[in-house]
Amino acid sequence: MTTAQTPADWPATEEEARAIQDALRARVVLDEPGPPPGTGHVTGVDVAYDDERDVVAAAAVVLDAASLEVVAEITAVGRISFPYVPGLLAFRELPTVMAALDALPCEPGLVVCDGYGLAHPRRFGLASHLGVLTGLRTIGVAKNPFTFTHDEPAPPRGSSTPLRAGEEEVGRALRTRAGVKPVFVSVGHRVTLDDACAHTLALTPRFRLPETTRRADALCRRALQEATGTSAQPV
DNA sequence: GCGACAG
DNA sequence: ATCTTGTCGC
Repeated sequence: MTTAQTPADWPATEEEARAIQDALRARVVLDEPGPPPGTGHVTGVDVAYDDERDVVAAAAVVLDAASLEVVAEITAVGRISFPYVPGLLAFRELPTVMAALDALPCEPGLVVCDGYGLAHPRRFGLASHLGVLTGLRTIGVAKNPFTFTHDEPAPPRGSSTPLRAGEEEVGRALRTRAGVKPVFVSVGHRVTLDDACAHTLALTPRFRLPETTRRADALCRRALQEATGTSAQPV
């Protein structure tokens, strides 16, 4: 476990946060071809909160993309750096997530985030933001469509429909299990939408959510319990 | 102006 | 995200 450090220039207001998004958005790299799904490492990141104690715990779990076996995992705890505001999730989650990624003993490969990338009101969601700040390849896989619209994908696993903001396609509603509610995939940094969907399917052989986010979710909850339930407290 | 709204 | 028991099903 490591301790998260909130950047000194972290925004204190929503206005500052939006200005930062507008400034960083231009650095996103779209449509970069990458290694095929099932190759190298795939890393899941997630965060759990205890608003009462002002504690946040993040986890990063590296999987072998072919076997989906855990290669490495790490956690980081810190203090909550921003309130939850729809559209500004990155400012709440990234400091601790980046502390965890920094402490990883190996290359994370593709990073799978719990939330959105391009499918964001300002086209700069959590996954895009993490990608620009780290240079890593990232995608976002969310459980809800946020404010976007989409048609229901056909029942079979692998079916998808565009996630739309007006006429613009910002992501895809992708069915990872036959007849089950789809997940909402969008591009973060240095990945194409087709690859983002292919990677998501490769990570969901059995459950609706990617193995990466399932592993990271379980781990950060455990870390929060240990940081909160016992005597341990972040500085 | 009011509600909705990733996690 | 989080508050929360048992229960149905693979």
